[in-house]
Amino acid sequence: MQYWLMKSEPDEVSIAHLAAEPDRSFPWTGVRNYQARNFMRDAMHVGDLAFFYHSSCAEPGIAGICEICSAAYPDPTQFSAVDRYYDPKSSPDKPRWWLRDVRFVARTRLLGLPEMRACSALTAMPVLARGNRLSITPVTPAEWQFIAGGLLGLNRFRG
DNA sequence: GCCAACGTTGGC
DNA sequence: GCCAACGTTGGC
Repeated sequence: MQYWLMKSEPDEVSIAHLAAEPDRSFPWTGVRNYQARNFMRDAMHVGDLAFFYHSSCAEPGIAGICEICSAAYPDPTQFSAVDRYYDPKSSPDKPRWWLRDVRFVARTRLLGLPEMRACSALTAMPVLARGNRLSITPVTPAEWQFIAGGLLGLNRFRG
């Protein structure tokens, strides 16, 4: 069991989309960064929890929680020539890009970047590092508890 | 829309 | 295997 932070542009997939279909599995398509791929392919487990982070939007920050709900499998968008995430160097017998499905767990209040930056307990989080672009990053148990149980006040994550 | 930071590509 | 050029990310 590990914790994660996963960035999504809410114009494409937001926590509201997940909340609208709480029983649906959403494939986390479009990751084209090897480090983020390796996290999904090799390090995640079914049942892991992730902060759902809204990026490239008016108010970037944590907007909810989702759960990893599938094993790793090849991202189908890499094989489709008409898809924006098409990768001509990939092939079905040797896929480059792997993903997981996630499903809705909870919406939270928007925990914005400035508030996160103000917390000394969170200074090591990659999402707060200058110039960080990695869309999937690990979250330590202490960070998870501080945010989920503390800042967001979710009882089930109180320590 | 700007632009700094970063990852990837490809020529050599 | 170096590294300049390029494309992308993402906060502001």
